[in-house]
Amino acid sequence: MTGAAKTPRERYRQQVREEVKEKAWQQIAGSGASALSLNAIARQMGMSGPALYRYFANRDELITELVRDAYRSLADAFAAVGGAARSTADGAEPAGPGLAALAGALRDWAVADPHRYFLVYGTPVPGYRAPEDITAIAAEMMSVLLDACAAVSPVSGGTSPDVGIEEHLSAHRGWAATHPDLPPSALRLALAFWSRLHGVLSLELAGHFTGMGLDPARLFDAEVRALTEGRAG
Amino acid sequence: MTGAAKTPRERYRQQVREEVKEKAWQQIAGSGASALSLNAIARQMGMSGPALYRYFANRDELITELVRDAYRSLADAFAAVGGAARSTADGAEPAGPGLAALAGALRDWAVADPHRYFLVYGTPVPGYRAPEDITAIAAEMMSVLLDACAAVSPVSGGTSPDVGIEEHLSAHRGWAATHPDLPPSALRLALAFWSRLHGVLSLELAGHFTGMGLDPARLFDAEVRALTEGRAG
DNA sequence: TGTACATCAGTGAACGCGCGTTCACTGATGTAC
DNA sequence: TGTACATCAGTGAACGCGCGTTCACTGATGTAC
Repeated sequence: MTGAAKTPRERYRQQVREEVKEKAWQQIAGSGASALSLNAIARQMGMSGPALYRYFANRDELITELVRDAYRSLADAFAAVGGAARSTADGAEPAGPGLAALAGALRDWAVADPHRYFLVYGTPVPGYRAPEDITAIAAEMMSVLLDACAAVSPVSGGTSPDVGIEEHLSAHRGWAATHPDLPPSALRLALAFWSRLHGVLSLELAGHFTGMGLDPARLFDAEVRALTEGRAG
Repeated sequence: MTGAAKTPRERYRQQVREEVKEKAWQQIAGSGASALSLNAIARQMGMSGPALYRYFANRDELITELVRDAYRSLADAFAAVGGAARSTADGAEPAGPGLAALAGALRDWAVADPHRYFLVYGTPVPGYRAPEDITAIAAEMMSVLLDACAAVSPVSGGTSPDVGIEEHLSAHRGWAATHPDLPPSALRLALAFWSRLHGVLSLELAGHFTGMGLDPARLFDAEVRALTEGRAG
C-alpha cells in the first residue's frame, strides 16, 4: 500500500514474515495462544531460533501482529458485506438484509478459525495490552454495523422500547461518534447485535452446545431473526 | 458432607488443599490460568515444590479441582436463588422475578471473580477435557434455569414465536431431560437467557465495553428486561 | 502411662526439558564506482 | 563487466531461567499394645 517499488529483499522479508505468522496460527490452533513459542516456529520452518529476531523484535510483537491481522480480517469481511449492501440498496429495500449479511459474515469469520476468534474476543491475554491502531480497526467495524442499524432502526416499531437503556446510550455515544445523528434505538440495536451474536458464538466455539445435540447455526440464526424483526428490546 | 468423624490429619490435609487452591486462584488472577505453576504456589506458601504432590497428583488434577469448584459455586448460587423464588411464589406471582433473580446471581458470580468466569466460559484450555461430574453440575444449573422458564413461558405472548427454532428445540431436548413437559417456548427462553447474558458478560469482562464509556450493568439489565418481558423471539 | 511401630508431611537434590534472548560470526546478496 | 564494499540473513554457542516431576531421606504425628 504505502511506498511502491519493493526491492527483492523487501519482498523476501515480507514473505518470511507471512510464513512465520502462518506457522504461528497453526501452533495457536494446536495449543492455544499462550503456548506460542518462537523457537518452535523456527524449528518448524527449518531455521534456527535466533533467526526470527531478524523479522520480529520479540514474542510480543509477533502476537500483536497476529491480533492486528485478526481484527483486520474481520473488519475487511464487514466492509465487503456492508459496502455490497449499500450499493445494492438504492431502492426500496433498506439495509435490513444488511444486518443479516453482517451477522453471516461474523459467523463465517468466527467458525473459519475459532482460535482467531478467541484471540480477539476470548479470555484476555494476561499482561497483554492492545496498541492504539487496533482499537481504530474495531471502531471501523462498529461504523459498518451502525450503517446497517441506521437503515433498519426507524422501522422497528411494534414492541415498546426500553427507555431506560436508550437514555443511557443517548448520554454516552462516544463509541458511535461516526454516526452523531443516529437515534438511540439504532444504538441499542447495534449493541444487541454485538452482544447477542457474541453470546451464541462464544458458547458455540467453546463447545458448550456440543453434547446438547443442538445445531449452533440454528441458534445463531434465531437470534439474527429476532434482531432483524425489531425485537431487540 | 459424606462420612463424619474426620481425624485431625484429614482436617489438616483438607485445610492445606484449600490453601493451595486459594493461592492458585490468586495466581490465575495475576497471570491467567495457563500460567499456573505448582512451584510458584509452593513458594508462596513457604514450602518446597514437591510438597504439593502430597495433596494433588499433578498440575492437571489441581486445575480440574479449580474448574469443579468454579462450576460448583455458580450452581450453588443458582440453587439458592431458585429455591428462594420457588418458596416465595406460592401465590399469584410466578417465577417471573425468578428469571431476573437468576440473572442477578449469574452476574454477581461473574463480576466477583472474572478469572473464575473465564475458566468456565472463556477460551477453552488447549488440551484440557472436563471430567463427567462437571457436566453433571452444568445440568444441575440448567435445571434450575428451566424451572424458572417453566413458570414464565406460557405468559410470554405478544410477539409471534419463531417456529423454526422451536421445532428444532422440540426435536433435540436431551439437555432438558429434567423437564420433559416443558413447552418449546420455554426451552427457547432458557437458551436465550443463557446465550444473551453470556454475550454481555463476556464482552464486559474481556474489557470490550471499557473506553466506550458504557455501563455494563445497564446493558446487562436491558437484556434481562427484554427476556422477562416476553421478547426472547 | 509408656514403649514400639506405622503412617505421613515435608525437604533437598537431581533430571530433562524448553523457553526468550544476546552475541560474535560466516556467507550470500545487493550497491557504487 | 569487474572489482570493493556495505548490507543483511542465518547459524551455533551460550546465559539464565523456571517448569513438572521423581526419589531417597528426615522428623513429626498418630496408633496399638
